[in-house]
Amino acid sequence: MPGGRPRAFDLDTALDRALEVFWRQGYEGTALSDLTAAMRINRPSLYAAFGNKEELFGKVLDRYVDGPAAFAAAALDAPRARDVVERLVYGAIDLTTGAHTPRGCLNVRCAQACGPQAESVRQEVVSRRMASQAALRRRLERAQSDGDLPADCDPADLARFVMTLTDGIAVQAAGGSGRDELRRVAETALRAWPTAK
Amino acid sequence: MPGGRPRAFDLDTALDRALEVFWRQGYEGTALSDLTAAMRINRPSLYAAFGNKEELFGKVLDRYVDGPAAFAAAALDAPRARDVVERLVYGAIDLTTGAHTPRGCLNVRCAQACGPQAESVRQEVVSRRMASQAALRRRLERAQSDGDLPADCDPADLARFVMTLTDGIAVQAAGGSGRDELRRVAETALRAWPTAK
DNA sequence: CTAGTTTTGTACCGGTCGATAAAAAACTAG
DNA sequence: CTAGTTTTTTATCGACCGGTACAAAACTAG
Repeated sequence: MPGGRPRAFDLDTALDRALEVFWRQGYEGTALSDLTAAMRINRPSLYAAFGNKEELFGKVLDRYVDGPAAFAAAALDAPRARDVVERLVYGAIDLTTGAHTPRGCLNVRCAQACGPQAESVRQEVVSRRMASQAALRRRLERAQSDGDLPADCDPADLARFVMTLTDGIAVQAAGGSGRDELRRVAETALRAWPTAK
Repeated sequence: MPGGRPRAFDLDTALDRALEVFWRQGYEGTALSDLTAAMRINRPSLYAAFGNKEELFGKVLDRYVDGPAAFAAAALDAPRARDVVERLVYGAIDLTTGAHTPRGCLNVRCAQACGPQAESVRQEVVSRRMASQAALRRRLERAQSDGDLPADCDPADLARFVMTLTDGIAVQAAGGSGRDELRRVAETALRAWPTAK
């Protein structure tokens, strides 16, 4: 029945461009004019397609975890706990030091920046981060019950240790540290990973 | 010769209040109205005493390193490299999880958030962070030549490892991790610290 | 063709941003 | 007292913020 004027841009392409801007500039640091310029659409088109700035950001977060950050969920499928952690850490390094993407991590960046206006956005990012950490903890619990991890380890502590490491990697990458430098950091840090005796 | 109307507020008290706001909200997330409200002065007084928002932020950074973050410079005076690193890491935990201060680290927060407007501010924070890391590297080089650190270690890599850890701690603290949890993380991570064989 | 629907482009809204002009107020020197 | 200096107060500036009203444009259905 209805036709209407066809949309002149691709939704996912526009989302990817918005992701790039939020990734580089954070939520508060990104103005609507930055978004419309990068997405090459005008303001009413953005609002019609994505709601408002905060809703657009939520869709960008989804696209981030399904795209550039998809390695994190996939890492949990590795056979051994040590492999899971290595995939997470080295994946974080690759993500945050990519040649064609902004330095650092969208989630880490937006979990930090926060005036009173953006507090709800920050909370959303923080709870997503906590969910990721909990997923890693459950994976490590499973590893422990499989005998893949020593019994005298606390999976919650180890999960937090790994996330602390990847968070630090994201900060360092945003500050200019390069891929090789961070790989040496990871190699050092992973010496702390418990081994079966 | 000159007298003039006496200033009705204390400069350092006002700076401390500005620090508290920038610490919690970041540079971009803090509006002039937030600052004047917290500092309990009006806008022209702020400009007369501190220049503008960016100059005020620079003075706040100085006050941060001389106050809450002073442990970092002091840690370098510890006798052994291991003590230096422990003081840095546990000091970072105490700093970022203080009961009467915002969660997280002012420097880490402001090195992340950055629209185009605040890029110069971010660069300032980033270079200060790099200077801290270089100071730690030099301290570790000294330790190595003193035989306090194995010869097959790279002080630059170890300094970056420690900063990555403290950066991650700051992010975790901002995300809600508590002091005891982060101390267990630190204990785990420091198992990676090289020991003389 | 016309009627109905959706997107586009333009122009604009009130609110807030960082920053300042101007005058009143509070001090010192003489 | 008066003259000179500095800070305070009030009121405001232009620019930009996120968000929208409105009409022209581009499509489908009949």
